[in-house]
This record gives sequence, C-alpha cells and structure tokens, in this order.
Amino acid sequence: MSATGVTPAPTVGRPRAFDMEKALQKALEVFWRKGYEGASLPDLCEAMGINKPSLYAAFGNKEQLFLKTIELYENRPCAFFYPALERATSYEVVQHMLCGAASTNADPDNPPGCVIVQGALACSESATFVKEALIAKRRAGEVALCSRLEQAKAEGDLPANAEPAALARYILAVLQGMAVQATSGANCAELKQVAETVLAAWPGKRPEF
Amino acid sequence: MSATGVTPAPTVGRPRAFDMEKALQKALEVFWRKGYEGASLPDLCEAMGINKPSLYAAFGNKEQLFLKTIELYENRPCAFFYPALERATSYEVVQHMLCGAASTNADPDNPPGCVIVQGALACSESATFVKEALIAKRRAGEVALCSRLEQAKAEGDLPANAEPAALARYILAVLQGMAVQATSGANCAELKQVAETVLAAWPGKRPEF
DNA sequence: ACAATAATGTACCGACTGGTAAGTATTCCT
DNA sequence: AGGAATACTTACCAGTCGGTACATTATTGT
Repeated sequence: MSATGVTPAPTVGRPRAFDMEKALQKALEVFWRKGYEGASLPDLCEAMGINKPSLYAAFGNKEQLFLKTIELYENRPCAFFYPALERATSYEVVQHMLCGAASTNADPDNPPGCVIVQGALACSESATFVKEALIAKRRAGEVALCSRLEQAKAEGDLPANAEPAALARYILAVLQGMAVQATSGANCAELKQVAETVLAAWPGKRPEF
Repeated sequence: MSATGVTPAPTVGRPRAFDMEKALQKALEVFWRKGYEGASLPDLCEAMGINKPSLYAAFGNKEQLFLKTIELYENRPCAFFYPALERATSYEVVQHMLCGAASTNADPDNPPGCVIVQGALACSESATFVKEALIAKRRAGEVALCSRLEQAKAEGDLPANAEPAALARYILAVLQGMAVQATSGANCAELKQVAETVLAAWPGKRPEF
C-alpha cells in the first residue's frame, strides 16, 4: 500500500508527473468552494494542474474524485470531529467540536464552510449518489456523537433526564448551521460566539479548573 | 397592480394560458428540491406546464425567475419568520421561529429544508449573484432578530449581560442547521426536539402559564 | 537495444445548458 | 371585419457539460 493510499503505484511505465495527494488537495478546494455540481472538469483540471485524461486515469471519474476528496477532507481539515469524541467529558467533547468547526469553517486559508454540508445539499438527479453519500457522512457523525453522549449519561456526566439523541441532533444542527454562517461570511470570532452560547447552556458537567 | 403582483396583466393581446402564481409555486418546488443550478430549464418548464419562450416572456430569465420564487417563498411557506418577531417576549419569538422552521423544513407536502439555505450555498461563478442574494436574505433575518432581541434586552426580558448579536447569530445558525437536518431526512418531530433543546436553555423570560 | 507498460497532450464525442428567432394562434379595440 | 398587441409552438443557436480515442512520450524489465 502506497503512502498516498490511493493507487498501488505501478513499477513499470511512464511515471506520474504530479503528486496525487496535492492534486486531491486542490480538487478538494474547488469542490469545497463550488460544490460537486458547480465544480466543472476544467475547473478541477486547472486547479490540479493536470489534463482530463490524467484525471480520469488517476481518479476514475468526477464522482469518485469527489468521494476521494471527501476522504481527504475528513482526515485533514475536518479532523477535529472524531478525535473530539475521546475527550473526558461531554462538555469537552462538544467544546472541541464547536471550536474546531469555528476554526475550520472560517479559516481564511480555506474556502468557507464545510464541504460535507455544502458539497451537494440541493442538486440535480445526476448527483443523487454524492448527495446521499454526504447525508450518510453527516448522519454517521450524529450517530457517533449520540453514542458518546449515551456513555456520558451512563457515567453521570449528563443528567438522568438528558436525551442523547436529541442533544446529538442539536449539536450537529448547530455545527451545520455554523457552516452555513461561514459561507455567508461569518468569521471565526463570530462562530466562536455561537459555540460559547451553546456551551454556556450545556447540561453536562464542566471540566475542573 | 394585479392580484399576482408579478406583471401588469395587459388588456389587449392573447391572454396568458397559465396562472403565473401557480407556475411560480411549481418553479419554487423545483428550485427548492434541486437548488438554483441543479434546476434545469426543462425541469422548470415541465413542472410549470409551459414552454421556454413563455417562461422567458413571463419571468425574464432563470435568475429573475428564481428571485421571484424566493419572494413567493418568503410570503408563503416561510411566512413564519418575520411575524414571529412581533411576539410579546423573546422566548415566544424564538419559539415561533424554531417551531415554524421545524414544521416548514420537514413538511411532507414540500421539499425538505429551506430554499434560502440550500438554493445556492456552493455554486459556480455564474450563480454568484443568486448566491449573494440568498446570503443577503439570511443576513437580513439575522439583523431583524438581533434588533428584536435588543429591544427585549432593553425591556428587561433578556438579562443585562445578554448579547443580542450573538444570540441572533446562534438562533439563525440553529435554524439553518435544522434546514440541513431536514434535507438529510430529519422529520418534524426530530426538528422539534432540536427546538425544545434550544428553548430549554433560552435566557429570556418564560411566558406566563 | 527492444518489448511492455503506463502517463501525457490533443482533439474529439454526444448530450445538455441557458437563451432566442420566427411563424402562428388568440384576444381586444376600433 | 380588420389592425394591433400579446402569447404559444417549433425549431434552432452557441457554449459547456462529463467523458474518451488516439497517438506520443517516458519509464522498467529483459
């Protein structure tokens, strides 16, 4: 398995003239800014510095390229979500999620918002597969947070009357709303204020000072 | 001014064979489900029951048609937002907004979500104008809520340390997040749970029972 | 040196995009 | 009855979409 993990990297034949990981990064940027359907192949090729046949040879087609960029997104810019689940208390879990989202969604070095939210929210039938893939990603995050909150409830971190499913849905809604706010131009400080507002009312135990 | 309010309705010439308001309603449905760019002219024409030249004669072009459907959207399905501002307390204001959003975003008789959120969140350059128009709509709602919350603070409804701008941004983020949740398949009951979670922690005075 | 293999650049494909020209049909006004 | 005005239908336009055939170039293995 190669370092990039994308293609077995053959030993014979003309070597690839571009770095697949860097090209993916560039493609991610385009999809992030324009969405799956709004990003045209010429857009992608120009950003990636390659021609269409190279793109197709390396990544399959537009759809597969998109799915690979999402993988990259989850491992890089959006790498705050799943690690946050491992924090000691539910308060810290949501704190890291909300603050990570504020930083990532409004990072001036990246497009605003979240590609998993805005990549294919409303689109034509031809993008249905991609749209559902993103829905599944969002739901997976919600399910993971929900079970983490169930654990918190069992530990007495959250009160006995807390509803982990409702709380998880609420937090995911706020995270997704923050992404929309970011695409509307909200900056990191403004998003952090949203995070603060949520945290101020969080029913779980506060970390010790 | 005609009842539909869209075109002066000439007194001479062949009369229009379709109802502009109903056609707009159908166009709204398409834009709502597929977004501005995802909705093609054949899609729109089929739903509206008219041909392209009729569409162009009546509504200008795709962009103007979209903007007119958004106007309709704000006056019909989304008519809960601005009226909610007139409620007596900040609690009731946000309650009506959140519950209205839950009902509208997950209404089985309409496409899921909110067209002002998902109509043009990430798109190609050619849709920049529409995208910015929707951003302006979202911001306008936030500004309106903010000044309503400032009023609430002045009235002692909200505590002295409350930050209306932050609270307004927070509520808008939740509303926009609920729209995303709806497009992911959340039903009305699930969205109402989100609304409940927000209301349970609202810093303003509760209405008298 | 010479196959075998694979990536590259060019040039192309049919389908679809938003938008329109032109001719025809239907109405009102005189 | 006959203009004038407007809407409808058909057919078309250039440009762009995602995707590919083909010939060329660069590398490895023998």
